[in-house]
Amino acid sequence: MASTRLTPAKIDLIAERFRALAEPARLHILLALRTGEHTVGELVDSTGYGTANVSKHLQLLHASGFVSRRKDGLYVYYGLSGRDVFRLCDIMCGRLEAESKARRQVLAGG
Amino acid sequence: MASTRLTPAKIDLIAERFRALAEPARLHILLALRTGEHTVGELVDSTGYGTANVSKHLQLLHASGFVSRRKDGLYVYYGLSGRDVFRLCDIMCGRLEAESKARRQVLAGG
DNA sequence: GTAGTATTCAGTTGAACAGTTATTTGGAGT
DNA sequence: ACTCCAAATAACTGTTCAACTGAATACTAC
Repeated sequence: MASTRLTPAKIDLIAERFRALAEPARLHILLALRTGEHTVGELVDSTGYGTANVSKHLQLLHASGFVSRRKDGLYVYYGLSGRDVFRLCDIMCGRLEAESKARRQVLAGG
Repeated sequence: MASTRLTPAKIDLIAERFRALAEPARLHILLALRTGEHTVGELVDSTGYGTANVSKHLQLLHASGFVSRRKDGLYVYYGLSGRDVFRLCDIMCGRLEAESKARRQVLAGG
């Protein structure tokens, strides 16, 4: 039911959202935001990516609705907008574990 | 918890899985597989993509663990390996709806 | 105006997708 | 067995798109 008829247009939007999470750099940034709001500069320091790069990733994540944006004086504070991201990651992690377990079984059996 | 310490290596794997779902063509194929197992040819017919193209997408989905593969004589039958895909899509759909609702509120408020 | 932060712009690089053509694989007919 | 055909995959090509970099441009506080 939750999937209210997946029309082609909606599929495009979903693919677009998945693509937003399909980049290690962006996942790293999201991970860094788990501890709370951070400025671009802080994220640059904690991730090691360049400023322009981080800024652009944050824009994309913001456009996709994954992070919130709050401007305060000189700084711009980005934060997670909801915990869905980690629900998604958890599902993926579960899949990874299931895969590696299955692979181990194959190796043991063969 | 479920996210058993997200190391950089694990993040790369997760990003790779998200990327597998970040393509409308692959989502269409997964959607078509909701009705059960199908051959490459059937999926070509139902999606309208070229044979080689569909085959390649299926390989990627198989490598990412999203579809199962069973060879029977001339044909290769692909099927969904689990319902996780649609749990993921449902979460994304929920986000889309939340976004569009928020957007409508902004429009109404402004 | 100066210093510091974030964004934008232009350019380069590399990856991924689509399409075409070849190769492999399995089955049917003779 | 050999030939022929159809299905799926592999190999190759051109193109498109996104990530990253460094410089230039807003924007804000002092």
